[in-house]
Amino acid sequence: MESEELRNVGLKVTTPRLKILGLLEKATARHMTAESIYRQLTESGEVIGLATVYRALAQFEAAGLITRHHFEGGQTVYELERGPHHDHIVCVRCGRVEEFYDKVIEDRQREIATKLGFNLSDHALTLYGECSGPDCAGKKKQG
Amino acid sequence: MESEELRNVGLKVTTPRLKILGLLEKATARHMTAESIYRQLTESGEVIGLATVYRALAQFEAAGLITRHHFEGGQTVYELERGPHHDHIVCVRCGRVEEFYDKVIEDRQREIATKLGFNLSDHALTLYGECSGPDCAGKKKQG
DNA sequence: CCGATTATGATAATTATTCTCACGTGAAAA
DNA sequence: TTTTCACGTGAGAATAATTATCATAATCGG
Repeated sequence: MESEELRNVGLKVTTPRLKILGLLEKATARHMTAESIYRQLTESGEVIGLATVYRALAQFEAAGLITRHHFEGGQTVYELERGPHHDHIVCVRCGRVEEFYDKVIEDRQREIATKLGFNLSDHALTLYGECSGPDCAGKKKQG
Repeated sequence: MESEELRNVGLKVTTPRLKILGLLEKATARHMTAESIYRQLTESGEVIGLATVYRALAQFEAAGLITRHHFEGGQTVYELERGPHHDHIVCVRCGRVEEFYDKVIEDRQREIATKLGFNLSDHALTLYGECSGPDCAGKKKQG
């Protein structure tokens, strides 16, 4: 359960935290902004402060429960850290986000870092392009 | 000359634009923020508005003269688009930025995009780690 | 050199995020 | 259970980065 997750990382189990984690858990929204989380909760009747959302997200990230991404031309988005690591490809036209994992690239990154004298701790790889999804062609960035 | 560059991309040749381009041209500052450009120009006696710096940078980027990067935990930085494409590795301790190019990764990205049905137009790859530079060990993020 | 167009500097406005603070709540201990 | 109190919370102020506004000024084709 979500309460477990919170306890495991040393965070008190509170209503706002559970609500936010619960929202991120719904597969319907793999990548959400602080704003959209706040909006969805508020619209479904919850009373929560935007600051609380930001606070919780920062804590979740520090605890490794979620990951933060900053895609071009958009706000910062958060996603649950579930399953294996992956990178993203974003459609510059409709905003759709797909995930992928490529071992060749991952290995290569480590080699490069080593060669340059860095101890690799993280990386951010995002591809941008136009997708061929059925809803894409005319669609705008999202609202 | 810099005036040429501006004319070539259809921008009027103005003093602020020349100054900014000139600053970026100096190899001493491969990656600069809008703020640092503004500060350096102001400190060397120029009279320029911060808004003008942002405007010029946006235009230069649109024209392909410069590239914009948004590294974790820092402001947006700009660099001259000179020479071949490259990606970055950033030291999370001292903020030093190194550049690298890896054909294997580049090729792989294109293949991945194609496989996922995207027409790749751009990508952002940044590695993060701790460097072993002589000035690093104790140094802080930069001031 | 002139005038229409575009750029500029100063500053107000916006946007995203963080801080402040009085009050509320979770959970360890009694 | 109740108590206790460190920690969490909501509301709104504060900050930081960036963008818009607007009156003035500079560019450049004719």
